[in-house]
Amino acid sequence: MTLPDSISKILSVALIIPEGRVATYGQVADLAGLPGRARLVSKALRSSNEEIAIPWHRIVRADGKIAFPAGSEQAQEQRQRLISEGVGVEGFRIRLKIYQWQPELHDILHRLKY
DNA sequence: TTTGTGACCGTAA
DNA sequence: ATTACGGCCACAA
Repeated sequence: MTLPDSISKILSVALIIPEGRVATYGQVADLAGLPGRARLVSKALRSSNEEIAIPWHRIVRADGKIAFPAGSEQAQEQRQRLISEGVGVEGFRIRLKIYQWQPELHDILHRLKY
């Protein structure tokens, strides 16, 4: 189980988060088969950011807040991207009860191949 | 080899 | 609602 392998699993999950929904770092890690590895998700997003378009803005912290420091350039952009695709953002917090992605079993089985 | 640093998380005050 | 703490782990210095 090499690291790049874990990274690719994480990215493949991130890739299928639907527009207008969000997922938490921990949730993505779980779906990638890496429970407890939330920090690896941020690592994956950071190290991959070139190439394919990964919807990094749809990943937020477990408490619904945008992970970047409030007021930072990145936080602003993430906030704007979420708003422009219909996600309600209050300050820098998203209501997970409303916008969190609830993947169906077939979503995972059909779109993920690992 | 040890230490510090993250786009984190669950629990408990 | 916010803070603190321990747990987590790859990576760079």
